Amino acid sequence: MNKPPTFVEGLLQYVEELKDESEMTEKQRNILRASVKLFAEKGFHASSTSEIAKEAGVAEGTIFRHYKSKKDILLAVVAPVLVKFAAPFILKDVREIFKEQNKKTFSQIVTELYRNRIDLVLANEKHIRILLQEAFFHDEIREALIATVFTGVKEMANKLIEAKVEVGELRPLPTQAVFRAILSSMIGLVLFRQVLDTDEFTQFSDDEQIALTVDILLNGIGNHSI
Amino acid sequence: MNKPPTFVEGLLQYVEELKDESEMTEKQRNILRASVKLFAEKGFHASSTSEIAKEAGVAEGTIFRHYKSKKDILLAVVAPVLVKFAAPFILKDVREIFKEQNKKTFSQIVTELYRNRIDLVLANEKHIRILLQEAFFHDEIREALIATVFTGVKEMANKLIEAKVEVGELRPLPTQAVFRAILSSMIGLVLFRQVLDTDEFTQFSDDEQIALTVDILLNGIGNHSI
DNA sequence: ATTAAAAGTGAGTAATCACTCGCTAATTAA
DNA sequence: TTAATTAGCGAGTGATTACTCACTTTTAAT
Repeated sequence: MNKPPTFVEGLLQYVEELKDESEMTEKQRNILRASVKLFAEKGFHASSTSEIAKEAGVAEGTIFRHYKSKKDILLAVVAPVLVKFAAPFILKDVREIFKEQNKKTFSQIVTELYRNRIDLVLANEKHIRILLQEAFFHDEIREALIATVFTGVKEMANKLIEAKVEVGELRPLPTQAVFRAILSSMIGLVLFRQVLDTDEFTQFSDDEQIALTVDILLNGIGNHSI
Repeated sequence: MNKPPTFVEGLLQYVEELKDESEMTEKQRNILRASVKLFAEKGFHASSTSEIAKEAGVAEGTIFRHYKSKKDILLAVVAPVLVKFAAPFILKDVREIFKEQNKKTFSQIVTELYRNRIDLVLANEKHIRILLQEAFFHDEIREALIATVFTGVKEMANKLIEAKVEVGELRPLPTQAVFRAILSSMIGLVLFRQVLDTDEFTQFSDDEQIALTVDILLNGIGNHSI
């Protein structure tokens, strides 16, 4: 059976053809900007093309000059974020963090990783909102998200974990459980920061929160001084 | 200024009037069942009332006999889950777990809590999907979700944490950071279980995963035996 | 300056949307 | 049994949907 190209494969090809923002017309940029705003606020299906046109200050026909369907706009919005997470030239940040792993302690590496990922989320807040929303419904996007963000990082992380276990810096726990702990802390960090900005949380700076999180990740919340 | 009742207040009143499933007609139950299915699969806005009618084997007019608008169906679907999380008679489970806290170790309490919450998610998977999806868009639902799930549990958790710190079972960390760590681990646990069921993950049973998670939460992943 | 291609327009399209209404069928109260 | 209420129906409502197309304007190449 000759499977059609997966969404991920299609995505990579699609991104190749993706226009750089600089070679877009003013109006096309407006369309994208308006779409991001509306999709993030009300969701993809609740946003109509007429609304997008109005928000962008453009005739409705112009939208379809650049994007052959509404779903195409979604892809144009979502794809860059996906590659920002995954594409080598951005994942380079991560790779670099992991790279000199024998020169750095695990806590240093994780601290850098958290800082880096929080910045990435902050810089792409609305896009990531849209990405997560649509990942709920569209299997394609969810699979792409998992394949890029998740599987990509997992490989590297697992190597790091196993190396650090051998050196004796980490306890010999199942790698998968350690990976999950690292990711959970990161997700919690971002989640609390973004959606639950209560007084208790904002009393600490980002860097303090990260430091606390890494401390707990490594040492736990239990008291062992007895 | 005389503020209108908040969504949460409205919700509680609304739930009072909520029909018990047993006193619904066959057709009404079908409408709800069909709505849950479609909302979970494609999202609220992408599901039309005509689809719901067809899926439920009912005339479209019948839907509006029972629910005065489409959004009303969403509320009828979502509200019960919200109260399952929050309503005293269900939060009782949690309360009970926390209750005999001086007789139990922290790790026992958290283990029970995780087990209990995982079961709740498993038993209401689709509904929770819908709840989370719509929490993205509707401020009302998000606020209700935070107010019930989050704020309710936080009070109890904070007391427990502070008590256990005093006893010397937990390290004297900022309560907020400890709370976040507990919640992050729980979210990670459910998230990995539900959306990332890879081979590596499913090689352990639920209870083993919980045990690992609690171990890491308390003792960290760092090696202190040196 | 000429020409071809690309960008932009907005009225128009069929389909679908949430919802209504006048009706019949079934259930309940008296 | 009768009267009154509720449940169920489905054709019909205007509004809105994503999208098209014949047309004009702008840009770029020769």
